[in-house]
Amino acid sequence: MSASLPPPVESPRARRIAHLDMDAFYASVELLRYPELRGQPVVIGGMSVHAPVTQEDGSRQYARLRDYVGRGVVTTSTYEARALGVFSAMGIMKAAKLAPDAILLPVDFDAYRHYSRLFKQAVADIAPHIENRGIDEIYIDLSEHAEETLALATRIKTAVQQATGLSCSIGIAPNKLLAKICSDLEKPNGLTILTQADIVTRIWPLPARKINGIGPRAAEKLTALGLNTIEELAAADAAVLHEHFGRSYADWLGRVAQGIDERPVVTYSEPKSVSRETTFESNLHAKRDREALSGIFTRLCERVAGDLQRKGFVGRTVGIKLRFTDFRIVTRDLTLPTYTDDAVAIRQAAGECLKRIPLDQPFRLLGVRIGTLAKKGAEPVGGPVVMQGELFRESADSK
DNA sequence: TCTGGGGTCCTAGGACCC
DNA sequence: TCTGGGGTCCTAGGACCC
Repeated sequence: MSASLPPPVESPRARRIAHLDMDAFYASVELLRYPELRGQPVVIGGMSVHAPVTQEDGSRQYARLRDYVGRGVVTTSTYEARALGVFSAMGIMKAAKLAPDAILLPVDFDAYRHYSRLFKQAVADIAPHIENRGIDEIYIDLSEHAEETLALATRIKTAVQQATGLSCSIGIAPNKLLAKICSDLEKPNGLTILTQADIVTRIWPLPARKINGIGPRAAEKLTALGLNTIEELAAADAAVLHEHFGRSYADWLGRVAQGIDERPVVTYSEPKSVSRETTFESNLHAKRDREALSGIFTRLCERVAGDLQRKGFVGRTVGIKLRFTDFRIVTRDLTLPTYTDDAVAIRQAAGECLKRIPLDQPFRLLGVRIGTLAKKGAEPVGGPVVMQGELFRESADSK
């Protein structure tokens, strides 16, 4: 039995949403800097990778994947490296087995942020209704533009190319869900326009995992239920989905399988939390490595405080995160009576959190986070304030 | 194959309040 | 007394995304 599509959702006015995704962004930025690497398998990532060394004759000496020792993952890779099976998030040691001769470059976030600003500005000059989705992708609401879709999208792609020297892929559809899926359909340098009528032919044959929000866990459960494609998900028994995924997520699965998504393009949102974390070169133990850990811990708190100050925010909920050698993650947090952006106060609170974790095993990662943020100088007042063991409310709303 | 770092959102239980 | 119904806040964990 095959799924059937409900009548097109009547909306006040059909929307026209674009998803723009830069092609192999970090790797492509590196190729601007090292053009002689074009056409070669190149991998960006690693924890302790050295930048290329320029020889006296002007040639450059690059690190190779096979020479890498230690922890670290592939952050991204060129399409030539992907052809060898090397993808984002893969351990470098594994990548080195697949492509030992591939060139390895360190990540340079400052450079990527620079090009990120350039491409976003180039788009904004044409279509300003933009939602940021990280450093290398955006949604654009084109609904208010009169220009015909293909011409407008082509103009945006050209502007990005001229501003950065980089290519991107654009998907345009009636909503964010479909635009995101379709920007990936013709990558790299793709331009895909999709209407409601194309859902059955172009979206339904795809694996359910292609839906933004269906991750490895949900995909695995779906596979176990015999649901592999989006079409199979659309045809699935609602009660079965209910049973395995809970009401809220099951309902969402049902809607996205039909291509339904009413989320707006959100042009601004306040940060909710700020965090810094680090994976150690080798595992550390609370007792044996007390000195080293204390220094790392304090520096993480200082960086969190610095980030807050730079952004002009203060926060109330300080948290820490540990990753043990078996990859088990433990978190603890503590909500303070007042907002802060002070490294010493954060370090103090984080220290209290750390005391609540049994530290009898070595661990590989330590992180510090602060949440419940507010703009500095505009902190909400009237929250509960703990004073001498008693609870007072500053806004006296006694009845 | 020993697997980064920075985020968001959701769930769920318990405390506490009215 | 053995039984309420909200509502919010705090904490811990987990899925997911780029």
